[in-house]
Amino acid sequence: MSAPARPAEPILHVDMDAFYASVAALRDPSLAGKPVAVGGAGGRGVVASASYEARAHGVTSAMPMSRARRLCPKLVVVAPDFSAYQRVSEALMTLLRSVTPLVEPLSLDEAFLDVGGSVRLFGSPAVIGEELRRRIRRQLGLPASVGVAANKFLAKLCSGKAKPDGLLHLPAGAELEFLHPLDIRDLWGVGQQTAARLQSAGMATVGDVLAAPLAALRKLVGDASAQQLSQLARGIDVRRVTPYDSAKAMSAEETFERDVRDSAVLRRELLRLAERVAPRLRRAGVAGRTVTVKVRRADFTTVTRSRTLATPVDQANHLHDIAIDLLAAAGADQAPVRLIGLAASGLVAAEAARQLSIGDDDRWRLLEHTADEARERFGDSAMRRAALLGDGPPGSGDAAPAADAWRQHPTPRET
DNA sequence: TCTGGGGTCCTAGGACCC
DNA sequence: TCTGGGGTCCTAGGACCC
Repeated sequence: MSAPARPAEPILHVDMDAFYASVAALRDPSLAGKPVAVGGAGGRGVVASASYEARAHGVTSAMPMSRARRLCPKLVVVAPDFSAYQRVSEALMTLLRSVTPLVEPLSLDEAFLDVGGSVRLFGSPAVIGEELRRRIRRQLGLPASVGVAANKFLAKLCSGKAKPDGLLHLPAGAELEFLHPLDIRDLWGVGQQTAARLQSAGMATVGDVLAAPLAALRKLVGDASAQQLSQLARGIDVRRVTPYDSAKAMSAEETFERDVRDSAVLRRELLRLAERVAPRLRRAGVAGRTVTVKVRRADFTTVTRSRTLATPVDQANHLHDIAIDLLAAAGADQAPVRLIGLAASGLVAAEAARQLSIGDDDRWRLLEHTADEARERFGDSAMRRAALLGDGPPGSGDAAPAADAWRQHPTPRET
C-alpha cells in the first residue's frame, strides 16, 4: 500500500477577517453592519482593527483614532478585550489542529498549516480549506479567509487576496504569472521605507524585482533583504511550518496620555512594567540575560539602553533595579517622555539560570512565587506592589514615592 | 494625520580572542 | 614594530509584521 502523493500546494494560511472588530460584533450584535474600529479611544489611540464598513470610509489599522473619526463620523469605537480574543484564538487553533498537528500560529488570529499529510483523510488542500472556513463560521460565528499554495509566502498572499470571507487556491505552475503584476508592497518584508528605495530605482511591481540583478538589489536594501526579495519574487520560500518556536524576548511598554517630565513617575512606571514582564517570564519558565529600557521622547525620537547580565533575571525587583540604571543612561531626564518600555531578551531556561545565580535572595523569590500562585487563582489584579496601590492609570498624575523596599536586595552582577 | 503594543530580524561598529 | 583576518558577543538603531 503506497501513501498518497504529497500535494503540490500543501500549505494553508488561515486568517480571520477584521478579527477584533468581528469579535466585537459577535458580542454585541447591534454593531453588525456598522463601521467599527477597535483600539484606544484616548487622545493617542490608534486603530487596531476596523470593520469592512469602516474600511469603506478609508479607516485602516495603525491609523490614529482621531483621524479615523474624522474620516468616518459615525465610527463606533470599541475598546480592545484581549482576554476575549485569547479565548476565541484558542478555540480557533484547536479547530485547526483537528486537521493536522502542523499548525504554526502567527498571531492570535492567523496560522499556517501544512496539510501535506492530511489529504487521504480529509481531501485536497482546497477542500480542507473550505471545510475549515465552514467550521470556523459555524463554531466560532466568525468569518475567515484561506490561502492555498505551495509555500508560506504564496499562501499568505492568497489569503490576503481572498479577503473578505473567501478562499484562493494558487495551483503549482501558475505562481510567476500570478506574482508578476503585483505591487512590490505585496512582498513579505517590503514596507514603506523599502518600497521607497525600490521605487527610486524604478521598480513598481514584483516583476520588476524579479528582473533586477541581485547586485543592484543588494545595494538598495542590503544582503539579507536582497536575497529574500529575489527568492520571493520567484515564488520561492523554503521556510517550513514549525508548530512551536520558543519566545526570544518579552516586553511591555506604555505611552502616556501626556508627556512626562517627572523622573519619579518614570521610575514608578518602570516598576509597573517590570511587574507585567516578570510573571510572564516565570510562567514560561525562562529568565532574561539582557534587559532593555526604551524611551520615546516627545519629538518621537527613540532611545534604547540595554545591559547583559552574568545572571539571567526573572524577578520584577531585579528587572526594576537594572531598568532604573538604564533609564538614567537613556537620558530620560533631559526631555519630556512620551513612551517608556522594558524588555527582557536573551531568554534562557529558568533552571539553567538558577544554577548560574550566586547568593540567590530566596525571600524575594518566595514572595514572587507566592504572588504568581495568587495570580493563577484569583487573576492578575490579585497581587499588587504596595508602592503601586491607589495609582491611577499612567499619566494621570498622582506620584507616589518609590518603594524603599526595592532597594534592599542584591542585584545580579554585570558581565 | 500625528503616530499603540508586542514581537522578529538585520546592520554596523567595537571589543576581544585566536 | 606594525599589521592580518575571522569569529563571537554586545550595543544601538531601525525596518517590518500583526
